[in-house]
Amino acid sequence: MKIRQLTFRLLQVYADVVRTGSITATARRLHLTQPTVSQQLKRLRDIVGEPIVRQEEGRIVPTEVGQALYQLSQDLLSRADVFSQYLDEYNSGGRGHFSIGLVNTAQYVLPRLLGPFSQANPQVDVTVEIGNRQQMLNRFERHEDDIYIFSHPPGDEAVLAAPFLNNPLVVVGPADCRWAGVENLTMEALKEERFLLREPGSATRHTFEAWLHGAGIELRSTQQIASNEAIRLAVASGMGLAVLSRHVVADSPKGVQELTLPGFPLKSRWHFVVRRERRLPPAAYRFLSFVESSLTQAFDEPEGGLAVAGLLEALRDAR
Amino acid sequence: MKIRQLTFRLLQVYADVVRTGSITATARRLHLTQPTVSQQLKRLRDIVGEPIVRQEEGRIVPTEVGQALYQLSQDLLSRADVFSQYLDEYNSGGRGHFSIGLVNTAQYVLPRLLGPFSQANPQVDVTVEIGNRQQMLNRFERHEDDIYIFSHPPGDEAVLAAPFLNNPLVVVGPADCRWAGVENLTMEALKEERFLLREPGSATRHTFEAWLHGAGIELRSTQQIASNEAIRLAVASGMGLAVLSRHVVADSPKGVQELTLPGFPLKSRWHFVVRRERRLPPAAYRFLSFVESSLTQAFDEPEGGLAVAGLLEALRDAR
DNA sequence: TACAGTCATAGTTAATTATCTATGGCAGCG
DNA sequence: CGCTGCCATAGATAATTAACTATGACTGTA
Repeated sequence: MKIRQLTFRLLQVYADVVRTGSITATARRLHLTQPTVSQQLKRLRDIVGEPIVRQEEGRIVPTEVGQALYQLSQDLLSRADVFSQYLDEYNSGGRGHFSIGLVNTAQYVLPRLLGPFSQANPQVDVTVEIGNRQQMLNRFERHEDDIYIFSHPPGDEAVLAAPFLNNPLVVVGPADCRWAGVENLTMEALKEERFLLREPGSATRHTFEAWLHGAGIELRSTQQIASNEAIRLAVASGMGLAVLSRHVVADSPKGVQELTLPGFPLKSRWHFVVRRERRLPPAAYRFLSFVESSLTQAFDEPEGGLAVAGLLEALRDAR
Repeated sequence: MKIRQLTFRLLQVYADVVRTGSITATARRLHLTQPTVSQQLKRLRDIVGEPIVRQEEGRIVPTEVGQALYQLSQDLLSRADVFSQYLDEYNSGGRGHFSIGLVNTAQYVLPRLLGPFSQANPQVDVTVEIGNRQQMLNRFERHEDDIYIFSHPPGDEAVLAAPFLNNPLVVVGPADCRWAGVENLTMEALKEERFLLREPGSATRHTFEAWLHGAGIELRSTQQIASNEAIRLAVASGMGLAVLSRHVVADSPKGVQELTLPGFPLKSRWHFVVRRERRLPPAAYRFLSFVESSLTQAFDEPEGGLAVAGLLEALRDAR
């Protein structure tokens, strides 16, 4: 069999001829002329190297080889069709894969977006990469993920960023904190306390330090701890105070409490970040659409939804 | 996906590119130039409507869609390959189907040929049609079978016939026949007996009657019975005498015996009969070859094998 | 017998495909 | 920096394919 010349078109035509038992009928159905179909059959026969149909009582019936070829055709065509459907699903974003890179703190908010999305799109498989800010910046540089969530988007030219959620940073102390409920509490008053901080480069730390700098305050004692969760536990056990995303505290408030003081919560926001030139996998696009339309309900932040809508539009244009 | 333009060639090339991870390598392996392969990929991408590969660290790697396409390619190509193997087997005659039409009496000899053949070729499936001479002639006229076995081949121009086995016709009587052992027994002496005959048109009957005619003998009493087996039983029960193929008697001699008399056994032969212009299914051809080479052993009739060899040659030329 | 329907073949044309050569961009390496 | 290797693009060409129209052969049926 000269398989190189075999076309799906030929198989389509052939399958229809076998089904209808008539060349003329097939020609009509496929909007071709009768000789065209005849010739296609002939070509297919040449490819197979064997007669595939014969005329019997006015009908076209497949030979033994033709029978096998018909089954093959059905099989191949239906498999190609499955692929075609897969393609459609893929393009609609209803199926496929994308990866999203998160800065540590954001893992407290992503599940609330990703959970419902995955529920609604079970065929989409999402890789979530988590790391500290520096690690995420590296991944971003290497184009390793489709979407990133940053608190402070990298200043890259090629970046599209849309804030979608407030990320208020609050001061937390242990449950039995002596500062709790103190009137007119200020950071100035707390500067002798030991503060537990994430590593340098962490957005939370950076924001806090920038604020301290602006306020002209210098902390006396700090300790570096690598994860938000570890910090929370350390605070709970009385090792010191910390500035954390309120989402972290809200998520597992056990043993810690938020301290109220002027200037806090520090304002910061989560951003979706994508590369402008990158053609997003449809599934990733669908995720952003999904988030955009569910933001209001999920977080009560209408303006976030709007920014994401803008991002979507910019991406749509880039295609 | 523009499936109409999809070619197996494209899939072959694509699969190889994915395997090697290099366009140049594929070009070398398939004896093409690098731009040719590049262009094939491009065309495939256009057909799919989606990027299927990207360059990553100097290697060509499939995109997500490309992965799926690669699997599809493997799948389709291997299925086509299975079909191709089937074709080869079919052409060798080792697989497939053919039908053979027999005159009743021949069913006593066919199993000895067909049995070993089927054993040796389990993938070949054979339809055996059995009928009296007239029915077989009708089937022959309508081209309903691939091979026929006749005692007297139809006189058709388009016929190829090869005798392959003697079919001696003998006179049989019951086990306690009073003529058994009689010296110088002749048909003349038997003409008052009742003879049990097959229907007119039966080759056995026809041969016998022609011989009677030549000998100027007229039987006094005949009775028509539709099957050889029924005749044998009737003879055994003393209803009369009969002329039967010795094969019939040899096969189940219970209750009957052959009578020896001059001129007998009448000489007749089984012939394979095929239509000259008909392209024989390879399996049928293989069957004839098989028979040809096993005839000597099976029946001790070398000259039959030779005639079949001639038939095979004529068929081989007709292809 | 004439007619209608079906298929095959021949001949034609436009489009598409399969290839090639030539060339240019880009990345990695000595 | 200048190679070398790899890929993409452009341009050219021969071959193949997909179609069509016209026509003839065959087969039932009115």
